Amino acid sequence: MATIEEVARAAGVSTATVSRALRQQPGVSERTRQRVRTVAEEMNYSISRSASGLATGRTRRVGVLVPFVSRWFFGQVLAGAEEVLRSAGYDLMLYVVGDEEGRERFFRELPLRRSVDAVLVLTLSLSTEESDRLRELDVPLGFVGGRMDGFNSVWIDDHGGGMLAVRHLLNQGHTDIAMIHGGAPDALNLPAPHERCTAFRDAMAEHEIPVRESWLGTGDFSVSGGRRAMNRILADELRPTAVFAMSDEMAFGAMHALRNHKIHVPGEIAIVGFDGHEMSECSGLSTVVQPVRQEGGTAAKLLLEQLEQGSTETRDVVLPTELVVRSSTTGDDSM
Amino acid sequence: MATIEEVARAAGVSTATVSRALRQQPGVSERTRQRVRTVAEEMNYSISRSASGLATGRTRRVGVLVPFVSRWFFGQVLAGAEEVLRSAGYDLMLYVVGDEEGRERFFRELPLRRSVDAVLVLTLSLSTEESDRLRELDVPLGFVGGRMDGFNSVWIDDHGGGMLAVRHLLNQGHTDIAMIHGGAPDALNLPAPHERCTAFRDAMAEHEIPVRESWLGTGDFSVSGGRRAMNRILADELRPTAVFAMSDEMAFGAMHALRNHKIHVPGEIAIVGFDGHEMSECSGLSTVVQPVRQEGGTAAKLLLEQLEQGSTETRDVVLPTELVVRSSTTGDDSM
DNA sequence: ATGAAAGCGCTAACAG
DNA sequence: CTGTTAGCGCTTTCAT
Repeated sequence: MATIEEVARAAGVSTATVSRALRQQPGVSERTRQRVRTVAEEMNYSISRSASGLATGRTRRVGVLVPFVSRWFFGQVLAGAEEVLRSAGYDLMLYVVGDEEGRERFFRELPLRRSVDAVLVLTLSLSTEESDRLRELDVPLGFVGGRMDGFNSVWIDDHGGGMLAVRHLLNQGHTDIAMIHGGAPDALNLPAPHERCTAFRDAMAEHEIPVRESWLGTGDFSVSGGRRAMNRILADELRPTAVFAMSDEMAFGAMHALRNHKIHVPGEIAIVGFDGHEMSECSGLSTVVQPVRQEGGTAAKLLLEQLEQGSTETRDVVLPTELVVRSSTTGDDSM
Repeated sequence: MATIEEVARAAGVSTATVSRALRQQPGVSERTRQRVRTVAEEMNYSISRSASGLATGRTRRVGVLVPFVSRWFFGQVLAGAEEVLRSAGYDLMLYVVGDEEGRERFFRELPLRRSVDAVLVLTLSLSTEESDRLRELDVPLGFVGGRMDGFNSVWIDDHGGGMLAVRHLLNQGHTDIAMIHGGAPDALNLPAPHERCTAFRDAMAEHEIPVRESWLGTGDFSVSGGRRAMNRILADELRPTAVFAMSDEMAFGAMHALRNHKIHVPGEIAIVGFDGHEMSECSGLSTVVQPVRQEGGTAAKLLLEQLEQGSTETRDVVLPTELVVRSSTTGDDSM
């Protein structure tokens, strides 16, 4: 593999000139630049990022932290971020820290130390120690899924989105509304889901409708969890007429449970989800759509801007949500 | 950020000793090793991978190529690979090359050249030029989704799996069987899907049942594509009594189409998918399960083995599939 | 506009 | 067992 020195020799110039020419830096005549480029191309030269990184201190890589890659939501956010980073010429180092062990190890060893120019944290709730540890890295930081001091933050109005969903049910005349939430707030949980819960209670309070505790279920943000939660709710002596699921995947699970019980949606029970999962459309699920890919992309952009400007100033962006009404709450299409 | 030299000075030894001590190399007394470790820890030292990489030529990083991250299947395979790589102490550089533009750019610039120790290609069908380009990298190569010369390859018996599915339908007495395939073979398509098609024809031939061309639909491997394909098939003058979808996601789409048409599954039309998608269980979809995460994990392992041994010998592994029968073909659970 | 030379932080002989 | 030293391939003054 050709080195810069070989290219320099072949082109009859110094390594400094090659370096300048290839990086579009000023101070090289157009003729020389062309020649260097041609020679480099012919020799199939490619820069050693290690050497370049060592010399400059910049790596042109950004580290991306995600709890999972195997769930729809995270895959989408990651895809959005990846696209932006890639087209800016940055490489992406992926760290999946969903399990406690991997997470602990990651923050202990911090394998990305000195090997990324910036870090992007995707919908992963960090403890104070963890976020401090990242701040110590002294590189631009980005965060998706909430507000975070010292991080360029991108999030959606979860409370507003939740209100949208619940008010929609209320407007349909429902008063007996169940809720399927993600689960007990733990290290993985973000403010976001919690906001959606609060929205539920607030919207209910707005209409002075009491919340029935046995209609609140934990769905673990998974399809099967949603199904279990729905079954548990159905086991109550009273049956709700509507359900607000805090993620579409849980809503899908709930819908399956209802189908098993031969309960008609929306006739007997209406259901609304949250996310805008690709399958919500053909499932006929009403849902609060959030711009998932854009959340990742925007965070990446903020990071890049900070990187270019070398500033320490972080920015916050709130992205919009939108209620999409389908047959699971109105029944007026043919589903 | 502390350098090795500062650590050396603080510990009262040479940089060489620090280097040896920290990398568990022989030739350092236990006392010294301990002291160095303590000092390094106190100073919050962490190695510069750039410097280390430059000196050794090894990066402890592996590049992973995927067409998408935002689809279930790819997310799973990636997750499997990531886990293995991480626990072996390798960092993962992610390259998403699903779109033609990004792909073209990737293979032209080969950003991972000189910055990874190995490359893993996940279910991405490579042209001859593309795979040659990777071979030129002269690092261990891995491939998931088919056999590939010069690559450690991991795949499943797609033909056998397809036979499993179709024979299952035939054994239920079906003769009027439709098929929803991924689409025209293009750059993204792998041998795998094609094998499943062949299996369909072979199984039908086995029973001397002619294939009705208007019952073959293109579903683009997506949920909505599966729905469209099913609708097109239903537009035929004759209606099949069973459908073989080459992915679960397309099967989901097809099931939704059937529901819209008020066609009972499996009573009027039975359906079997392929993959073992997490949602197949609660959808009651019969499917050919493949060990998705394991495919990624196994490929990563093969790669690591080759890396450790420094050998040039690649290995092939075929992973098993299994037919899981649910209500979409038998109707004997309560779905 | 171009080149010479001094690092960047680490590892790997080679000595001792 | 430990230290000295010469790079690894690039970038960046500082000269010319």
